[in-house]
Amino acid sequence: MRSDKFAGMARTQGSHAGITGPKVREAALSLFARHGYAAVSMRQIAGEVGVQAGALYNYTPDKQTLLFELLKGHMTDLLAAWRGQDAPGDPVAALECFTRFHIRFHSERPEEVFISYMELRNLDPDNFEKIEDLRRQYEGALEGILRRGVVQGAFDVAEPKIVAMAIIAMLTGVNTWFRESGRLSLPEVEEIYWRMVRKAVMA
Amino acid sequence: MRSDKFAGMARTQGSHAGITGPKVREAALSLFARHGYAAVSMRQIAGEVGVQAGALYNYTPDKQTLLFELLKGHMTDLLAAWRGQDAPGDPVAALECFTRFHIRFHSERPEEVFISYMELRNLDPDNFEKIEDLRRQYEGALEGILRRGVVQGAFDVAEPKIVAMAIIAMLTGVNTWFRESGRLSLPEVEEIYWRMVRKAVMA
DNA sequence: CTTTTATCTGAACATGCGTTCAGATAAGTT
DNA sequence: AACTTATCTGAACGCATGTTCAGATAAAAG
Repeated sequence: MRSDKFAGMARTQGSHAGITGPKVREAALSLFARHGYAAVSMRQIAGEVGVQAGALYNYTPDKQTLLFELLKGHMTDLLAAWRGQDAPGDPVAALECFTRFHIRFHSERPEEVFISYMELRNLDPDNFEKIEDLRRQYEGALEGILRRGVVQGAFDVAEPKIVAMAIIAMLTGVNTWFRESGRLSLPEVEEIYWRMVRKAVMA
Repeated sequence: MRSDKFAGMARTQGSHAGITGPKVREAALSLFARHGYAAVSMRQIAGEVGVQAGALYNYTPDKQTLLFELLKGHMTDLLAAWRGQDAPGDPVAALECFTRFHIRFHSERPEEVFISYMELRNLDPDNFEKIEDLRRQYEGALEGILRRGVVQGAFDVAEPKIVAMAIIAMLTGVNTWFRESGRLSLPEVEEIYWRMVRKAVMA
Protein backbone atom coordinates (compact mmCIF):
# COMPACT_ATOMS: atom_id res chain seq x y z
CA MET A 1 0.00 0.00 0.00
CA ARG A 2 2.65 2.42 1.03
CA SER A 3 4.81 1.37 -1.89
CA ASP A 4 1.92 1.95 -4.26
CA LYS A 5 1.51 5.46 -3.00
CA PHE A 6 5.24 6.04 -3.21
CA ALA A 7 5.28 4.84 -6.81
CA GLY A 8 2.88 7.60 -7.62
CA MET A 9 -0.52 5.86 -7.78
CA ALA A 10 -3.33 8.35 -7.88
CA ARG A 11 -4.61 8.95 -4.39
CA THR A 12 -8.38 9.10 -4.90
CA GLN A 13 -9.12 9.55 -1.23
CA GLY A 14 -7.67 11.66 1.51
CA SER A 15 -7.85 15.00 3.09
CA HIS A 16 -5.94 18.08 2.17
CA ALA A 17 -3.53 17.55 -0.64
CA GLY A 18 -3.21 14.93 -3.32
CA ILE A 19 0.18 15.91 -4.56
CA THR A 20 2.12 15.71 -1.33
CA GLY A 21 4.07 12.64 -2.46
CA PRO A 22 5.73 14.28 -5.45
CA LYS A 23 6.31 17.44 -3.45
CA VAL A 24 8.13 15.45 -0.79
CA ARG A 25 10.48 13.95 -3.34
CA GLU A 26 11.06 17.30 -5.03
CA ALA A 27 11.84 18.99 -1.73
CA ALA A 28 14.14 16.18 -0.65
CA LEU A 29 15.94 16.23 -3.99
CA SER A 30 16.50 19.95 -3.90
CA LEU A 31 17.64 20.05 -0.28
CA PHE A 32 19.86 16.97 -0.54
CA ALA A 33 21.54 18.48 -3.59
CA ARG A 34 22.10 21.83 -1.91
CA HIS A 35 23.20 20.74 1.55
CA GLY A 36 23.84 17.01 1.45
CA TYR A 37 21.79 14.11 2.75
CA ALA A 38 23.26 14.09 6.24
CA ALA A 39 22.92 17.84 6.67
CA VAL A 40 19.20 17.93 5.81
CA SER A 41 16.59 17.11 8.44
CA MET A 42 13.18 15.65 7.95
CA ARG A 43 11.79 18.82 9.50
CA GLN A 44 13.44 20.93 6.79
CA ILE A 45 11.95 18.75 4.08
CA ALA A 46 8.54 18.94 5.75
CA GLY A 47 8.88 22.70 6.02
CA GLU A 48 9.53 23.02 2.28
CA VAL A 49 6.47 20.87 1.56
CA GLY A 50 4.33 22.84 3.99
CA VAL A 51 3.58 20.01 6.34
CA GLN A 52 4.68 18.65 9.72
CA ALA A 53 7.57 16.20 9.91
CA GLY A 54 5.39 13.28 10.91
CA ALA A 55 3.38 13.53 7.71
CA LEU A 56 6.41 12.58 5.64
CA TYR A 57 6.14 9.06 6.95
CA ASN A 58 3.01 8.56 4.86
CA TYR A 59 5.30 8.71 1.84
CA THR A 60 8.49 7.01 2.92
CA PRO A 61 9.26 4.47 5.62
CA ASP A 62 12.36 6.44 6.57
CA LYS A 63 14.90 9.01 5.45
CA GLN A 64 17.28 6.45 4.00
CA THR A 65 14.62 5.03 1.69
CA LEU A 66 13.76 8.54 0.52
CA LEU A 67 17.34 8.98 -0.68
CA PHE A 68 17.46 5.53 -2.21
CA GLU A 69 14.27 6.06 -4.19
CA LEU A 70 15.61 9.31 -5.59
CA LEU A 71 18.85 7.68 -6.73
CA LYS A 72 17.11 4.62 -8.09
CA GLY A 73 14.61 6.75 -9.98
CA HIS A 74 17.38 8.78 -11.54
CA MET A 75 19.40 5.78 -12.66
CA THR A 76 16.33 4.01 -13.96
CA ASP A 77 15.28 7.06 -15.93
CA LEU A 78 18.79 7.41 -17.32
CA LEU A 79 18.91 3.81 -18.52
CA ALA A 80 15.41 3.96 -19.96
CA ALA A 81 16.16 7.20 -21.78
CA TRP A 82 19.35 5.77 -23.25
CA ARG A 83 17.59 2.63 -24.42
CA GLY A 84 14.96 4.85 -26.00
CA GLN A 85 17.61 6.46 -28.20
CA ASP A 86 18.08 3.35 -30.30
CA ALA A 87 21.61 4.34 -31.14
CA PRO A 88 22.99 3.77 -34.65
CA GLY A 89 24.79 0.55 -35.43
CA ASP A 90 27.89 2.33 -36.64
CA PRO A 91 30.21 2.70 -33.63
CA VAL A 92 31.31 6.22 -34.45
CA ALA A 93 27.75 7.41 -34.87
CA ALA A 94 26.75 5.53 -31.74
CA LEU A 95 29.53 7.16 -29.75
CA GLU A 96 28.43 10.57 -30.93
CA CYS A 97 24.87 9.70 -29.99
CA PHE A 98 25.99 8.60 -26.53
CA THR A 99 28.13 11.70 -25.96
CA ARG A 100 25.39 14.14 -26.91
CA PHE A 101 22.76 12.16 -25.04
CA HIS A 102 24.81 12.06 -21.84
CA ILE A 103 25.49 15.79 -21.84
CA ARG A 104 21.90 16.67 -22.64
CA PHE A 105 20.28 14.29 -20.16
CA HIS A 106 22.60 15.24 -17.32
CA SER A 107 22.35 18.98 -17.94
CA GLU A 108 18.58 18.69 -17.59
CA ARG A 109 18.82 17.04 -14.17
CA PRO A 110 21.67 18.71 -12.30
CA GLU A 111 20.26 17.94 -8.88
CA GLU A 112 19.74 14.24 -9.52
CA VAL A 113 23.23 13.98 -11.00
CA PHE A 114 24.74 15.74 -8.05
CA ILE A 115 23.25 13.52 -5.40
CA SER A 116 23.84 10.41 -7.50
CA TYR A 117 27.56 11.06 -7.31
CA MET A 118 27.71 12.53 -3.83
CA GLU A 119 25.40 10.51 -1.67
CA LEU A 120 26.27 6.95 -2.62
CA ARG A 121 28.17 6.52 0.61
CA ASN A 122 25.06 7.37 2.60
CA LEU A 123 23.29 4.31 1.24
CA ASP A 124 23.36 1.16 3.29
CA PRO A 125 25.20 -1.72 1.59
CA ASP A 126 22.12 -3.35 0.04
CA ASN A 127 20.86 -0.15 -1.51
CA PHE A 128 24.36 0.81 -2.61
CA GLU A 129 24.74 -2.45 -4.48
CA LYS A 130 21.50 -1.89 -6.38
CA ILE A 131 22.52 1.59 -7.52
CA GLU A 132 26.00 0.43 -8.45
CA ASP A 133 24.47 -2.28 -10.58
CA LEU A 134 22.47 0.30 -12.55
CA ARG A 135 25.55 2.46 -12.95
CA ARG A 136 27.53 -0.47 -14.28
CA GLN A 137 24.82 -1.16 -16.84
CA TYR A 138 25.11 2.39 -18.11
CA GLU A 139 28.89 2.20 -18.27
CA GLY A 140 28.51 -1.12 -20.04
CA ALA A 141 26.51 0.53 -22.82
CA LEU A 142 29.40 2.85 -23.62
CA GLU A 143 31.93 0.08 -23.20
CA GLY A 144 30.00 -2.00 -25.76
CA ILE A 145 30.13 0.81 -28.29
CA LEU A 146 33.87 1.13 -27.78
CA ARG A 147 34.43 -2.60 -28.15
CA ARG A 148 32.46 -2.75 -31.38
CA GLY A 149 34.47 0.17 -32.72
CA VAL A 150 37.70 -1.61 -31.87
CA VAL A 151 36.57 -4.77 -33.62
CA GLN A 152 35.69 -2.79 -36.73
CA GLY A 153 38.99 -0.95 -36.62
CA ALA A 154 37.43 2.46 -36.14
CA PHE A 155 38.70 2.95 -32.57
CA ASP A 156 42.11 2.49 -31.07
CA VAL A 157 41.30 1.74 -27.41
CA ALA A 158 43.34 -0.75 -25.42
CA GLU A 159 41.16 -0.70 -22.28
CA PRO A 160 37.51 -0.15 -23.20
CA LYS A 161 36.24 -0.40 -19.61
CA ILE A 162 38.64 2.23 -18.32
CA VAL A 163 38.19 4.48 -21.32
CA ALA A 164 34.43 4.25 -20.82
CA MET A 165 34.79 5.41 -17.23
CA ALA A 166 37.17 8.17 -18.30
CA ILE A 167 34.76 9.46 -20.94
CA ILE A 168 31.82 9.39 -18.56
CA ALA A 169 33.81 11.24 -15.90
CA MET A 170 34.74 13.88 -18.46
CA LEU A 171 31.20 14.30 -19.75
CA THR A 172 29.65 14.41 -16.32
CA GLY A 173 32.09 17.17 -15.43
CA VAL A 174 30.06 19.47 -17.67
CA ASN A 175 27.60 19.80 -14.83
CA THR A 176 30.16 21.47 -12.58
CA TRP A 177 30.38 24.55 -14.74
CA PHE A 178 27.63 24.64 -17.40
CA ARG A 179 24.87 27.20 -16.88
CA GLU A 180 21.95 27.74 -19.21
CA SER A 181 22.64 31.46 -19.11
CA GLY A 182 26.35 31.14 -19.85
CA ARG A 183 28.37 32.09 -22.88
CA LEU A 184 28.04 28.71 -24.60
CA SER A 185 24.83 27.03 -25.67
CA LEU A 186 24.29 23.35 -24.98
CA PRO A 187 24.78 22.35 -28.64
CA GLU A 188 28.09 24.21 -28.63
CA VAL A 189 29.14 22.35 -25.50
CA GLU A 190 28.13 19.05 -27.09
CA GLU A 191 30.28 19.92 -30.05
CA ILE A 192 33.35 20.71 -27.97
CA TYR A 193 33.10 17.48 -26.01
CA TRP A 194 32.26 15.34 -29.00
CA ARG A 195 35.37 16.61 -30.77
CA MET A 196 37.50 15.61 -27.79
CA VAL A 197 35.86 12.22 -27.35
CA ARG A 198 36.09 11.38 -31.03
CA LYS A 199 39.72 12.34 -31.38
CA ALA A 200 40.64 10.57 -28.13
CA VAL A 201 39.41 7.17 -29.27
CA MET A 202 39.74 7.26 -33.05
CA ALA A 203 42.26 4.91 -34.63
CA MET B 1 48.92 31.05 19.78
CA ARG B 2 46.28 28.62 18.71
CA SER B 3 47.00 29.21 15.05
CA ASP B 4 50.68 28.51 15.71
CA LYS B 5 49.83 25.18 17.24
CA PHE B 6 47.51 24.38 14.40
CA ALA B 7 50.19 25.23 11.87
CA GLY B 8 52.32 22.54 13.43
CA MET B 9 54.71 24.48 15.66
CA ALA B 10 56.64 22.16 17.95
CA ARG B 11 54.83 21.94 21.24
CA THR B 12 57.70 21.86 23.72
CA GLN B 13 55.42 21.85 26.71
CA GLY B 14 52.31 19.99 27.62
CA SER B 15 51.04 16.92 29.22
CA HIS B 16 50.26 13.61 27.59
CA ALA B 17 50.82 13.64 23.90
CA GLY B 18 52.75 15.92 21.61
CA ILE B 19 51.38 14.60 18.39
CA THR B 20 47.69 15.10 19.05
CA GLY B 21 47.37 17.86 16.48
CA PRO B 22 48.38 15.77 13.48
CA LYS B 23 46.37 12.87 14.78
CA VAL B 24 43.27 15.05 14.93
CA ARG B 25 43.69 16.08 11.31
CA GLU B 26 44.37 12.51 10.21
CA ALA B 27 41.32 11.19 12.02
CA ALA B 28 39.12 13.97 10.67
CA LEU B 29 40.40 13.40 7.14
CA SER B 30 39.76 9.69 7.25
CA LEU B 31 36.31 9.98 8.82
CA PHE B 32 35.17 12.86 6.60
CA ALA B 33 36.24 10.88 3.54
CA ARG B 34 34.43 7.74 4.65
CA HIS B 35 31.20 9.18 6.00
CA GLY B 36 31.04 12.83 4.97
CA TYR B 37 31.60 15.98 6.97
CA ALA B 38 28.04 16.36 8.19
CA ALA B 39 27.75 12.72 9.22
CA VAL B 40 30.85 12.72 11.40
CA SER B 41 30.69 14.02 14.97
CA MET B 42 33.42 15.65 16.98
CA ARG B 43 33.05 12.76 19.44
CA GLN B 44 33.83 10.23 16.70
CA ILE B 45 36.96 12.14 15.74
CA ALA B 46 37.98 12.38 19.38
CA GLY B 47 37.37 8.66 19.80
CA GLU B 48 39.70 7.85 16.90
CA VAL B 49 42.38 10.08 18.40
CA GLY B 50 41.91 8.58 21.85
CA VAL B 51 40.79 11.72 23.58
CA GLN B 52 37.63 13.41 24.80
CA ALA B 53 35.66 15.67 22.47
CA GLY B 54 36.53 18.83 24.38
CA ALA B 55 40.24 18.30 23.80
CA LEU B 56 39.80 18.81 20.06
CA TYR B 57 39.18 22.48 20.67
CA ASN B 58 42.86 22.89 21.55
CA TYR B 59 43.57 22.24 17.88
CA THR B 60 40.72 23.85 16.01
CA PRO B 61 38.33 26.65 16.90
CA ASP B 62 35.44 24.64 15.48
CA LYS B 63 34.46 21.80 13.20
CA GLN B 64 34.08 23.99 10.14
CA THR B 65 37.65 25.27 10.40
CA LEU B 66 38.90 21.72 10.74
CA LEU B 67 37.38 20.91 7.35
CA PHE B 68 38.60 24.13 5.80
CA GLU B 69 42.19 23.56 6.94
CA LEU B 70 42.15 20.08 5.44
CA LEU B 71 40.93 21.35 2.09
CA LYS B 72 43.27 24.33 2.10
CA GLY B 73 46.23 22.13 2.99
CA HIS B 74 45.41 19.75 0.17
CA MET B 75 45.07 22.46 -2.46
CA THR B 76 48.19 24.24 -1.24
CA ASP B 77 50.19 21.01 -1.36
CA LEU B 78 48.85 20.30 -4.85
CA LEU B 79 49.85 23.70 -6.18
CA ALA B 80 53.26 23.58 -4.51
CA ALA B 81 53.92 20.09 -5.85
CA TRP B 82 52.97 21.13 -9.37
CA ARG B 83 55.20 24.21 -9.22
CA GLY B 84 57.99 21.94 -8.02
CA GLN B 85 57.77 19.94 -11.21
CA ASP B 86 59.20 22.69 -13.38
CA ALA B 87 57.42 21.40 -16.42
CA PRO B 88 59.14 21.44 -19.83
CA GLY B 89 58.70 24.43 -22.07
CA ASP B 90 57.42 22.34 -24.95
CA PRO B 91 53.62 22.24 -24.65
CA VAL B 92 53.30 18.57 -25.57
CA ALA B 93 55.93 17.55 -23.03
CA ALA B 94 54.36 19.87 -20.46
CA LEU B 95 50.95 18.35 -21.04
CA GLU B 96 52.36 14.87 -20.56
CA CYS B 97 54.08 16.06 -17.39
CA PHE B 98 50.82 17.52 -16.09
CA THR B 99 48.81 14.43 -16.92
CA ARG B 100 51.19 12.04 -15.19
CA PHE B 101 51.67 14.39 -12.25
CA HIS B 102 47.94 14.78 -11.70
CA ILE B 103 47.28 11.05 -11.73
CA ARG B 104 50.23 10.27 -9.48
CA PHE B 105 49.58 13.03 -6.96
CA HIS B 106 45.88 12.31 -6.68
CA SER B 107 46.30 8.56 -6.43
CA GLU B 108 48.58 9.11 -3.44
CA ARG B 109 45.97 11.15 -1.57
CA PRO B 110 42.59 9.58 -2.26
CA GLU B 111 41.03 10.85 0.95
CA GLU B 112 42.06 14.47 0.44
CA VAL B 113 40.83 14.33 -3.15
CA PHE B 114 37.53 12.85 -2.12
CA ILE B 115 36.68 15.48 0.46
CA SER B 116 38.00 18.26 -1.77
CA TYR B 117 35.35 17.40 -4.32
CA MET B 118 32.59 16.39 -1.93
CA GLU B 119 32.63 18.80 0.93
CA LEU B 120 32.95 22.15 -0.81
CA ARG B 121 29.29 22.85 -0.14
CA ASN B 122 29.87 22.47 3.59
CA LEU B 123 32.21 25.43 3.61
CA ASP B 124 30.81 28.81 4.49
CA PRO B 125 31.02 31.34 1.64
CA ASP B 126 34.30 32.94 2.70
CA ASN B 127 36.13 29.64 3.02
CA PHE B 128 34.56 28.36 -0.18
CA GLU B 129 35.87 31.32 -2.11
CA LYS B 130 39.41 30.73 -0.87
CA ILE B 131 39.40 27.07 -1.93
CA GLU B 132 37.84 27.90 -5.27
CA ASP B 133 40.59 30.41 -5.88
CA LEU B 134 43.24 27.74 -5.34
CA ARG B 135 41.38 25.36 -7.63
CA ARG B 136 41.22 27.98 -10.35
CA GLN B 137 44.95 28.50 -10.09
CA TYR B 138 45.52 24.82 -10.69
CA GLU B 139 43.13 24.75 -13.64
CA GLY B 140 44.88 27.83 -14.93
CA ALA B 141 48.18 25.96 -15.07
CA LEU B 142 46.70 23.39 -17.44
CA GLU B 143 44.87 26.06 -19.40
CA GLY B 144 48.18 27.89 -19.90
CA ILE B 145 49.81 24.78 -21.31
CA LEU B 146 46.92 24.33 -23.72
CA ARG B 147 47.05 27.94 -24.84
CA ARG B 148 50.76 27.78 -25.52
CA GLY B 149 50.24 24.61 -27.52
CA VAL B 150 47.56 26.30 -29.59
CA VAL B 151 49.79 29.28 -30.32
CA GLN B 152 52.58 26.97 -31.44
CA GLY B 153 50.19 24.98 -33.59
CA ALA B 154 50.69 21.73 -31.67
CA PHE B 155 47.17 21.62 -30.24
CA ASP B 156 43.77 22.07 -31.82
CA VAL B 157 41.65 23.35 -28.94
CA ALA B 158 38.95 25.95 -29.44
CA GLU B 159 38.08 26.43 -25.75
CA PRO B 160 41.16 25.99 -23.57
CA LYS B 161 39.36 26.74 -20.31
CA ILE B 162 36.66 24.18 -20.90
CA VAL B 163 39.05 21.59 -22.25
CA ALA B 164 41.21 22.08 -19.17
CA MET B 165 38.24 21.37 -16.92
CA ALA B 166 37.27 18.36 -19.03
CA ILE B 167 40.77 16.89 -18.82
CA ILE B 168 40.98 17.42 -15.08
CA ALA B 169 37.58 15.81 -14.57
CA MET B 170 38.69 12.82 -16.61
CA LEU B 171 41.99 12.45 -14.78
CA THR B 172 40.48 12.87 -11.35
CA GLY B 173 38.04 10.10 -12.23
CA VAL B 174 40.92 7.65 -11.91
CA ASN B 175 40.44 7.82 -8.17
CA THR B 176 36.97 6.31 -8.38
CA TRP B 177 38.25 2.98 -9.58
CA PHE B 178 42.05 2.72 -9.28
CA ARG B 179 43.36 0.40 -6.58
CA GLU B 180 47.02 -0.25 -5.85
CA SER B 181 46.27 -3.96 -5.82
CA GLY B 182 44.36 -3.96 -9.11
CA ARG B 183 45.23 -5.38 -12.50
CA LEU B 184 46.89 -2.23 -13.80
CA SER B 185 49.92 -0.50 -12.32
CA LEU B 186 49.98 3.24 -11.95
CA PRO B 187 52.43 3.73 -14.86
CA GLU B 188 50.10 1.70 -17.06
CA VAL B 189 47.18 3.88 -16.02
CA GLU B 190 49.23 7.01 -16.72
CA GLU B 191 49.93 5.64 -20.17
CA ILE B 192 46.29 4.95 -20.97
CA TYR B 193 45.19 8.41 -19.91
CA TRP B 194 48.09 10.19 -21.53
CA ARG B 195 47.25 8.53 -24.83
CA MET B 196 43.68 9.79 -24.57
CA VAL B 197 44.64 13.29 -23.52
CA ARG B 198 47.27 13.65 -26.20
CA LYS B 199 45.03 12.44 -28.99
CA ALA B 200 42.13 14.55 -27.77
CA VAL B 201 44.00 17.85 -28.04
CA MET B 202 46.57 17.24 -30.77
CA ALA B 203 46.21 19.22 -33.99
C1' DC C 1 61.44 20.07 44.73
C1' DT C 2 58.35 23.69 43.43
C1' DT C 3 56.18 26.37 40.09
C1' DT C 4 54.34 27.01 35.74
C1' DT C 5 51.64 25.87 31.92
C1' DA C 6 50.01 23.17 28.00
C1' DT C 7 46.90 19.64 27.79
C1' DC C 8 43.05 16.76 28.79
C1' DT C 9 38.77 15.13 31.41
C1' DG C 10 34.09 14.96 32.50
C1' DA C 11 30.06 17.10 33.02
C1' DA C 12 26.93 20.32 31.44
C1' DC C 13 24.35 23.42 28.04
C1' DA C 14 20.81 24.27 24.72
C1' DT C 15 19.38 22.52 20.58
C1' DG C 16 18.20 19.37 17.09
C1' DC C 17 17.68 14.70 15.36
C1' DG C 18 14.63 10.55 13.23
C1' DT C 19 10.71 8.42 14.35
C1' DT C 20 6.14 7.19 16.59
C1' DC C 21 1.39 7.74 17.54
C1' DA C 22 -3.15 9.16 19.44
C1' DG C 23 -6.35 12.17 17.94
C1' DA C 24 -8.19 15.86 14.69
C1' DT C 25 -9.60 16.87 9.96
C1' DA C 26 -11.69 16.78 5.65
C1' DA C 27 -12.60 14.46 1.51
C1' DG C 28 -14.94 10.40 -0.88
C1' DT C 29 -18.67 7.01 -0.62
C1' DT C 30 -23.20 5.45 0.20
C1' DA D 1 -27.30 12.52 6.00
C1' DA D 2 -23.98 9.37 8.26
C1' DC D 3 -19.89 6.60 7.65
C1' DT D 4 -15.32 5.50 6.24
C1' DT D 5 -10.69 6.36 5.59
C1' DA D 6 -6.52 8.69 3.82
C1' DT D 7 -4.09 12.39 5.52
C1' DC D 8 -2.13 15.57 8.71
C1' DT D 9 -1.10 17.73 13.43
C1' DG D 10 1.23 18.28 17.58
C1' DA D 11 3.40 16.41 21.16
C1' DA D 12 6.44 13.18 22.80
C1' DC D 13 10.36 9.61 22.85
C1' DG D 14 15.36 8.80 23.68
C1' DC D 15 19.40 10.08 21.97
C1' DA D 16 23.13 12.79 19.62
C1' DT D 17 24.95 17.18 18.42
C1' DG D 18 28.75 21.23 18.70
C1' DT D 19 30.68 23.78 22.07
C1' DT D 20 32.13 25.52 26.77
C1' DC D 21 34.57 25.39 31.05
C1' DA D 22 36.09 24.50 35.87
C1' DG D 23 39.15 21.50 37.61
C1' DA D 24 42.60 17.51 37.29
C1' DT D 25 47.03 16.01 35.37
C1' DA D 26 51.64 15.64 34.14
C1' DA D 27 55.52 17.33 31.70
C1' DA D 28 58.89 21.13 31.39
C1' DA D 29 61.36 25.00 33.67
C1' DG D 30 63.55 27.07 37.56
